[in-house]
Amino acid sequence: MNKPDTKRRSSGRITLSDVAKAAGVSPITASRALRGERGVAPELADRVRVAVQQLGYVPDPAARALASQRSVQVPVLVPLLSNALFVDVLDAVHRVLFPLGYQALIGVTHYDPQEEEQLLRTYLAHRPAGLLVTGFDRTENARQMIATSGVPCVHLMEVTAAAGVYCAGFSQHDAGYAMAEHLLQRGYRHIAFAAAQLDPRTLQRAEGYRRCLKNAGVYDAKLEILSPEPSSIRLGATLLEEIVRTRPQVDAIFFCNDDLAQGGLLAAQRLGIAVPAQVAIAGFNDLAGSDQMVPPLTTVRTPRAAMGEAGANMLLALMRGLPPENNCVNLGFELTVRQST
Amino acid sequence: MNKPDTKRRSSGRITLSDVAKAAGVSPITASRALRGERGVAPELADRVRVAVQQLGYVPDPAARALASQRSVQVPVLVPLLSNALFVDVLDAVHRVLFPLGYQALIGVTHYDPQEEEQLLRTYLAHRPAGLLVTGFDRTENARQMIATSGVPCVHLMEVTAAAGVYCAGFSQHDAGYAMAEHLLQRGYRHIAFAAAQLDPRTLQRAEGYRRCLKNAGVYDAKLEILSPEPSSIRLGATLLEEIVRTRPQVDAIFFCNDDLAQGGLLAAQRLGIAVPAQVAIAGFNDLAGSDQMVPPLTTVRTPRAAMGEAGANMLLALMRGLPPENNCVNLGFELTVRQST
DNA sequence: GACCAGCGGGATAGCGCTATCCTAAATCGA
DNA sequence: TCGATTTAGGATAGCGCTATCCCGCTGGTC
Repeated sequence: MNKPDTKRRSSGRITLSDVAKAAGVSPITASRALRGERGVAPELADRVRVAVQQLGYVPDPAARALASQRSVQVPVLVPLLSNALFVDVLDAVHRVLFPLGYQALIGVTHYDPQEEEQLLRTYLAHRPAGLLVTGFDRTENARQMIATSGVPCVHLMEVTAAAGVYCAGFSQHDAGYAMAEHLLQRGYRHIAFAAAQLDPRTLQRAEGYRRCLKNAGVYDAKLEILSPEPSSIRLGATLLEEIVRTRPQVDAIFFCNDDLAQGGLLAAQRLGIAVPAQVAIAGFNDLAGSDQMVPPLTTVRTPRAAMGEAGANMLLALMRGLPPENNCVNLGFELTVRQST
Repeated sequence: MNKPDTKRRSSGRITLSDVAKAAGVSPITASRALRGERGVAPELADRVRVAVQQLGYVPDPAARALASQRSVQVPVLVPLLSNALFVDVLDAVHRVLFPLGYQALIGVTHYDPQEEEQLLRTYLAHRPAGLLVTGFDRTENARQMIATSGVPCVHLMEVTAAAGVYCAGFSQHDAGYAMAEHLLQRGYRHIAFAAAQLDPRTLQRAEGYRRCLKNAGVYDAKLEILSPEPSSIRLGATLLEEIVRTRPQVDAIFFCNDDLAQGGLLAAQRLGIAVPAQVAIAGFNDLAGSDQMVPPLTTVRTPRAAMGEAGANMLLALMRGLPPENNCVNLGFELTVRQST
């Protein structure tokens, strides 16, 4: 009796039982009150709330996850963090989910479906509350794992007409088409497409560009410069140098991402090439700084924060068991014409 | 008997017991084998390994966390994601921790100590394995919570001489001093300091700048332009415009971050101000693109990835109960002189 | 006035894992 | 040779919470 109430592993933590005792109810009632389950008398719920306040009780997520078979974690699988694009999306997701008690987890796939599959395996073992993934391009295994896990999943960055798939994005193809169309309207006829990374979305934009130029009868396959390297300002400079050296007829370059375009713009300046007089330059995404370039960069403004928000909100609905009205939110894009074209 | 072995809540999941049964050992032995605890015969450990493979067993993190009072989560508290600086650090941390089974959690404090305290409260309830925080500037409450939680904690971005504190960073003060010194050596005498955000590290850099100019007898308080707004390329442009308009004597500007400096450089170009002939421009951090600017930007290369890695590795040692040899790793910085000064 | 649906709230029993204790065999020293 | 120590591995009992079952009470129905 010298150690009253000392169990084997008392962590000293304030538990739900403590709260229940203080409120004069059973632990289950306290649990129900805390989770806002219906069927608890308002008076009891109040007593519980007060007790929680007084004791400074914070629920144990691990115990919750174990008992309910569902955690508060939401893995967000993105290809890279070195592209501001995905950071913006991640930030928006986090901003929506965190205040509601959900935990966004970073998952970096490095554009590798195998790696994504491995990540998925790991994350699904955590019994996540939901899942956010980039695009639709993944292994059959991965697709299967998501489906059988029963974890609600929303796809970001792209849209699809497929049924039963949730997504928040925009048409990469149409955005590529729109930019090509703009360049045609400006009178350019030798329009190069310079791309890095060659991920599915870049290829969709390329396809939009291709189709538009073909429709106009000015498509030339030799003007596509595709580099598998990751996108960067430096690579943009390299690509521009290569284009002006090997394809002197080019009068406009459509870079598949703004960092490439910014690098191209700076390289042109170094080489004394007038933009847009000698070569027009267009980018994609409207990343930070594109509006400040000299000349300001024509680009496509993409709804990065909006995709993160819409995706997170859609996932929220799914996690709560309410099917959202739209399977697929198309957030569009905005051709942003500045002085570089 | 029509439902053999059906418990109340069978989740269908493969559990450690299944593995143990398949390996012909007790669950506890399987658990020990899995965690590589000593005291398990190699033969038994092998049988367990095979069973895990065959069954595709993945441990349940929630159950682990509940039983062992320790999760695999490592919250990383950073001020913002919109500054590439912190993304680089976060990326490096994730790269080190993830392969070892740890989960880096994003925590965004928005430079607000109150918000950080709230985040800390939430995250500590998750029984994290470790904790990474930015700098030393936090509420007394927050400090207390970290200390009493017993969770190993490493501070990133700065260094200190204080005992019992773990950190991986560099001297912000000295870096600011070094850049100011460089500008003096180049012969500039009216050196402005343009800063945004005014977080503790910016202020330390400002102090380095101040001390250096005072030592040289050329300090002028009117040449400090401090904006509380968040750092951005656009703000850099605005600051440069303001400086040339209101302080025509300025012959060099030290921007506290590269995005500001890049914006300043572009604004100078728009205004027809020759850099460095009329005004020299220096930045900080050597962010992406600074080497590609026209002219290339003089800056201070900071060890962002190295800080993330070193911090994560130090935390790893602490989490395993091995005190690292050094409390505090000073990773230094590198004055990177280019053509803008 | 007996009967049943509906509801608040409690008792019980785990969720899947590991900390702790404990036993039996193996090793050791004098 | 015998007790003392070490070691491998199992039994047991939770970690803190919630799913599930269950009971008693109300109010309406015929």
